[in-house]
Amino acid sequence: MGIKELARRLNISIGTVSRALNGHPEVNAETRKRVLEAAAALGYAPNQAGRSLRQGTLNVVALLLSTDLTSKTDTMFFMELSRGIQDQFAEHGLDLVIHLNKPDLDMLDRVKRIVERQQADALILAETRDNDPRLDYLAGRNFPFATMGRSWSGGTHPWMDLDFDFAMRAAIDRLAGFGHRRVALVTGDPGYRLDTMLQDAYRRELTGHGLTVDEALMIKTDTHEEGGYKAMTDFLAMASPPTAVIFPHYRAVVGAYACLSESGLQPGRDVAILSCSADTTIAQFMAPPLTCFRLDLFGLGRRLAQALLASMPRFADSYGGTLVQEIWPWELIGRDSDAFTLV
Amino acid sequence: MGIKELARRLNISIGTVSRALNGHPEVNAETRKRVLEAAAALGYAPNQAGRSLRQGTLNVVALLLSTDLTSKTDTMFFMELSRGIQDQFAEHGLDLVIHLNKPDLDMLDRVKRIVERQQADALILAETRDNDPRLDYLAGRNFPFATMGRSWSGGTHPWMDLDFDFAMRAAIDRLAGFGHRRVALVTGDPGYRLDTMLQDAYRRELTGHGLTVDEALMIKTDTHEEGGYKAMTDFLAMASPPTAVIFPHYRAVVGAYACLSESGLQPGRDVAILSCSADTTIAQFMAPPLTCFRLDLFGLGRRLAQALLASMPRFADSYGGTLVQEIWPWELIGRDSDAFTLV
DNA sequence: CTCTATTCCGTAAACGTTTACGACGATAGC
DNA sequence: GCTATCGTCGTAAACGTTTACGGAATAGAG
Repeated sequence: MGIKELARRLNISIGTVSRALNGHPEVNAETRKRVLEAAAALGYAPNQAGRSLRQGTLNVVALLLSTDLTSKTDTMFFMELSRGIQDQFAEHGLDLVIHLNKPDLDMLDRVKRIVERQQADALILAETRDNDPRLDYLAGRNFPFATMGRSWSGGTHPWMDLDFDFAMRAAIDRLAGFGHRRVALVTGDPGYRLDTMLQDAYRRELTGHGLTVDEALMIKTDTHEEGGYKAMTDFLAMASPPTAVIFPHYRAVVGAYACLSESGLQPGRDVAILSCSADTTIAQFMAPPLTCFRLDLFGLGRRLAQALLASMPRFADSYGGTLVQEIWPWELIGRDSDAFTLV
Repeated sequence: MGIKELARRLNISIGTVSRALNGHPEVNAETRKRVLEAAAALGYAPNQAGRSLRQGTLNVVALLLSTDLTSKTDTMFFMELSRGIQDQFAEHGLDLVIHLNKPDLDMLDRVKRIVERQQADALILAETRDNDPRLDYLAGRNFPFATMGRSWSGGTHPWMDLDFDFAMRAAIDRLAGFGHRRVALVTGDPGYRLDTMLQDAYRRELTGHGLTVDEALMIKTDTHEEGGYKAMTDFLAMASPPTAVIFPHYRAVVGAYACLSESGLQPGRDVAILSCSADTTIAQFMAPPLTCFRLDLFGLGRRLAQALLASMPRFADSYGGTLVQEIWPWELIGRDSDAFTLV
C-alpha cells in the first residue's frame, strides 16, 4: 500500500495525494477529505525510507546510553527523563529511540556511525565527561545535539544540568546544622563532569562553613552498591571516621546501608547518610528512608527536548531559536537517614 | 559524500563501487581494494534511507517497552537483556533500538505504527499478556517478532521465557523445608502472563507439598515498592499472618522490608522473604540479603535474538530455520532473608 | 469579450542506493 | 578462426516519497 496504489484507487495523481496528506494549502478541501478518508480506511502510512530519502530527514532523535552506565548507575533516571523528552517530541511528530552502546565499542565510534549513516536527525547524549570528544565531533560536523550534563567540550551546544552547587550547599548546611564537622563524599570515577562538579562544590561549601577539607574523606569509586559498600568499609576502618557521608548516587547508599548493618550500626543514628540523587521510589522505602533531592524528571526531559529543538533549523522558529543552557532546580527532601543531632 | 561522489573520484561506475563495498564476488580484487581504501579515507558510509528504500530492509530491530513498565518494575532486567540481544545482532550488522511507549498511547497502536511506517525489520516485545492483541496483529501481518515471555496469542512465534514452575517448586521446597505452612504470594495486576503462571505454579506446588491454598494469602497489587509495602501491611493485619511471603518482583521486597522495619520486625527472623526475580546487585546488598534466582541475562538476550533471527527469512538459513520456544534456566540463591527454621 | 489572477492539480525530477542486464575483452576449446 | 566461457564492469531501472514547475479551468476586473 504505497502512495501510488492509494492514488490509483482514488483516481488522483500521487502529487495531489501527497499534498493532501501533508496539509499543503493548495489542495481542494473536498479532495483532501476524500484522500484522508481513503488513507485511513486502507491503513496507508507513508514509508519512512522514501520520505527520508527525499527530504533528508528521519523524524527520529536518538538518545545514546552506554550499557556500562545502565548497569552501574541509576537507570530509572533515564527512563523518566525519556518520558519527558518523548512527550515534547510527540508535538512535532518526532520519535525518540534509545541506542545502547556496548562497553567494548567506543562511544565516539558509535556516535560517528549514527551521524554518517544518518540514523537520526539529532542526538541526545548523557554521561558527559570533562573533555568529551563526542561533543567536539558533533559540533564540528554541525550535527544537532543536546546533552544532559555540562562539559568543557562542544562549544555552544544546548544542555540541561542539575544544580550541584545548590545541592552541596543544602546538604552541607543541613549536616553542619546537625553538628557534623567531618563530612565525607563518595563520588564516581574521575573524568565525569558530574563528579568533578560535585567535588568542587563540596570543597567550596566545606570551607564556606569553616570546616577543613580532608582529602581522605573524598573517596572515588564505582557508583553502584559494591562501591558504596567498599567506601563505607574504608571509612569505618579509619582512626576517626566521618560522622556523615554524602553519596551522590543512590545505588551506592544501598551498599553503605548493608555495610553499616553488618557492623551493627544504623544510618540516621550512628552515621548520617545523605544522597544528592534524584528521589526515586526506592529512596522513600529504604530503612531508614533516605534524604535526597526531589526534581521533576518529566519536566526536565521536556525542557531538554525543547533545548534541542530550538537548535534545529527545522524547528528553531517555534522556539525562538535561542540557545538553551539551563540548570534545573531540585529540592532537598529531609528524611531519617541523616536526621539526628550530633552530641 | 554519497556513493556517486565516491565513484566519481575513483573514476569507477557507481555500480562497481556498490558491488565492491558489499562484497559481491564479480569485482576485481584490485579495484575492490581501491574502493575500500577510498571509502575509509573519505569516511564514506552508505545512507540508510537509500539502502532501505531499495532493499526494503533497515537493519534495525526494535525492542518495545512501556514507560509504565520501566517505572513500575525492574529496569535492570531489560538493560542486561538488551546487551545480550545487541551482541547477537552485531554479528549480522543489525542494530537494536529501544522504543519507549508512553502510557497514554495504546501499545497496539504503537506496534502498528512501527510496522506500517517500516521503522524496523522485526520487533521484540515484552510484558506479554495472557491474551495479547499485539501478537495476533503481528502474526496476521506476517511481521517477524519474538517475545520475552509466553502468551496464548500470536500462534507459533519464537519466544523465550523463564522457568516459573521450577522457581515455585524450588521456593516452596525451601520454605516448606524450613517448616513453613502458611506461604503467601504477591503478584502483579492480573492479565500479565508472568503473573498468571506464577499463581498457577504456586497453587500446584502448595498442594503438591500437602499445604492448603488460602486465597487470602494471594495478593495482587503493584509490583513496585509501594505495592510491596501495602501487601506486607495487609498480611501483618491478618489474624494469622503468613510466616513466609514470596515476592516475585524484587522491587516489592524493598517496600516489604520497609514495612517490617517500621513494625520492629526483621526479615529472615520473624518473616521469611523470598523473591523469584533475577538476582540483581541490589538483592545482594539488602539487609538482610535477599534469596532470589540467578540467571545469565546476557545469554538469555543472545538466545532471544537467535530465536528471532531464526524466524526471519533473511537469516533463517544461518540458524536452521527452526522455531525457538525455550524456557531459560535459573538457579535459586539462598540468602539470609528466609534462612531460618520455623519452630 | 479580453486579460489577469487564482485555484487546483498533473507531470516529472530528485533523493542514494542496489541489482538485473548487457557489453566488452580475454581466454580456452575445438 | 569461430564459438563458448569467464571475469569484470558500465548502464539504467527501481524502491516510495516530496516538490518545483507548468497547465487548465475558473473567477474577477475592465
